[in-house]
Amino acid sequence: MGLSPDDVERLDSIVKRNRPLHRGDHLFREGDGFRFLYVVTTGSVKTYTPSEDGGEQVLGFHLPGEIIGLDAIQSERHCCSARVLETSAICEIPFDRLEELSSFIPSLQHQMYRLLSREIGQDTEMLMLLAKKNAEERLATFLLSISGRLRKRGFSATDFYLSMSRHEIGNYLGLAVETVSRLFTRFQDDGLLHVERKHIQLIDLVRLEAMVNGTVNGGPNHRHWK
Amino acid sequence: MGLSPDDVERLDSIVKRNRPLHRGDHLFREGDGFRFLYVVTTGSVKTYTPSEDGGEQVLGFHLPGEIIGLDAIQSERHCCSARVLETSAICEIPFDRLEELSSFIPSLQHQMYRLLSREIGQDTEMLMLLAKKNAEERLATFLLSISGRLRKRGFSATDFYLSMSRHEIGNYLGLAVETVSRLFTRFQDDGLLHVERKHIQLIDLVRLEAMVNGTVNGGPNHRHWK
DNA sequence: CGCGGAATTGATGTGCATCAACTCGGGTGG
DNA sequence: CCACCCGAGTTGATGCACATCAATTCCGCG
Repeated sequence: MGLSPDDVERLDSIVKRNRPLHRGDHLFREGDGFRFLYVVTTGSVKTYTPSEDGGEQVLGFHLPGEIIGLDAIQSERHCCSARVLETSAICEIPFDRLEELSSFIPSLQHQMYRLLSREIGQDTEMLMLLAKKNAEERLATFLLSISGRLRKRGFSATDFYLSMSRHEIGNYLGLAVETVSRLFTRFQDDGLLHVERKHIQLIDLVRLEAMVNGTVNGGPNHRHWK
Repeated sequence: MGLSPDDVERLDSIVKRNRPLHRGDHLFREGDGFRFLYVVTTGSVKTYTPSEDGGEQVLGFHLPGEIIGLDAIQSERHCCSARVLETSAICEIPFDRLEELSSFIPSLQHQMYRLLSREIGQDTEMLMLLAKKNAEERLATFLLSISGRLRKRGFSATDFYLSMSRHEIGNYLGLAVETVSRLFTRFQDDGLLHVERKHIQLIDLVRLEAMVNGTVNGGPNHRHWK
């Protein structure tokens, strides 16, 4: 990423590797003071904002190589909770050290700006999904997102296990559990994928891609503003 | 914001004030190269992602004091378009100069990180709105958001003009124009506000606040996960 | 004065939430 | 090792919030 070997070493020296965490463990909770950014090494994490009555809004799922906590910089306090979905290895990066280091290493500073900016872009994607896509487009988008992120990390893009529950998927996508369940069976019936519990095998990536763009049957769908 | 007078001057020296822009003018379009951040001085701007067939998704409305373009840092290219809604004054800040400056002024770098992080937090708010709120909660949230942002800038929080059309409001909130229109009349009938075309007067802020939290009639609404 | 886009209002349709019943699998304790 | 249980997932029936369609009305502007 444009850092000299020396710089990489300096950056590396402030990163702390922790022992593995297990399903249900919290990285942090809403309201906790902000000191570290976290990077998923292996496993997966979900971030969410809990509400008093036990309900929650799932904000995202984080796979290996992805970073968690950027939203807490401004208030010095975490505004969501993070819980690991399966046995996972997570690195801690003390933000004050990172900030200091980025003053001395312009290319690191640049990377930080890009990282934060990318996060904004991703949120925008999600916003479009929730504002304009129907249930089937949402699930297709979700599956292809997971697929692409796994592929980038060298995992199979077409054969993987979902570490989160149907309930969590539905919550994340703004859908009811039952709708998610029905869509999985429908997608399977249509030959788009094979699903057995948490094990997913994507079969027809092309048609899934077409779905994401809301162009099933080769035309824009009924919503005039698309 | 924690900068010395000297630093403020240095920052000020790279900011360029432009002549006023008029309704319909573009600050930039999707795909344009990224060189500047923009700050609204007076007036208002909307950002949106256009789609081939003339449709669009409105991403946000930007009032005086607010910054535009942070999402373009990562790709060096704007991934949305920005168009002014009314005669507006906009400042340009060359990002490369700002980045350079922030290397020398740690507190400026810190502000930049906070600014980017805040943008992420705001997107998260919007995400919650679209995933979990019903039409009436969405419009109430929108109106209170505008209200609060105007108040922070010294304008009236209860009496203002909306520079955007009902169509744009609906698009932004993920609702049909007709729904927005119906809600305005309903809110007025319920004594929450007075509306006459683009002129809005908020009357019962307390009840509007209650609506935002989904606690109309003093209880959580029907959705079990709230 | 008359045109056209924006806004309102009403009637109708539908996608998905909700409610309810059932199945499945995995973990626990006897 | 099996019986039981309980949460997760599936499937079906029903309802409703909001989109869509359609018809006016209401300005702003030439």
